[in-house]
Amino acid sequence: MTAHFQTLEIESSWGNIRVEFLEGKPVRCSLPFLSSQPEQPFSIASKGRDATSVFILNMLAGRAAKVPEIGPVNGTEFQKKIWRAIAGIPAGQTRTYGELAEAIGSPGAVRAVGSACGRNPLPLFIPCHRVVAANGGPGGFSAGLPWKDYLLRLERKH
DNA sequence: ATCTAACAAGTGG
DNA sequence: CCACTTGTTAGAT
Repeated sequence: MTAHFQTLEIESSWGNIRVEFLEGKPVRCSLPFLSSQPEQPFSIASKGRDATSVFILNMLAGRAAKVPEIGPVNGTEFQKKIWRAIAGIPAGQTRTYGELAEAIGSPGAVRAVGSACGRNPLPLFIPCHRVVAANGGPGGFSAGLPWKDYLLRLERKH
C-alpha cells in the first residue's frame, strides 16, 4: 500500500525545516542539526499560509500558537504517553525529566523519558524543548541545543 | 566541582 | 536473551 505523504519544506536562515504529512496530518518534523548557535538571527523565508506553516512561524517568533492535530506517530505506548505528557506542558513553563517520569506513573524512569524525548518525531509540535534537567542544566535536544535554547529563551521571556 | 553508580526502556546482535 | 546507549539523577569524593 502506498501511503501518499506530503512534504512541506520551510526555508529558514538556520536551514530547512522539513515536515512530513500523512493523510494531511504532520507525522514527522526534521530540523537541521545545529552544533552551535548560528551568527545569523533566525528568520523564515516561507510564505506558506497553511496551518502548519503558520504554527511553525508563530512558534519560532515567540507567539503563542495553536498546535495542529498530529497524525498517528510511530512509537511505543510508553513513548506516546511521554509525548502526550509533554504536549500538556503550557508555554513558558518547564518541567524536569524526573517530574515528567513521575507524571506518567514511572518515577525513576528519567532516562527512558530522555530517550523518548530524543526520539520525539515532532519537535516544535511536541514541546520537548520545555523539558530540562533537574539541576537546571539544558539537558539535550535532537536537532541541537541551539534550537532548545532559542525556544526556551523566547518563551521564558515575558 | 568532578566522578560514579543506578535506573528504565529502546535498539541491535 | 544479553549488552550497549540514551536529551538523567542523586550521592560520594
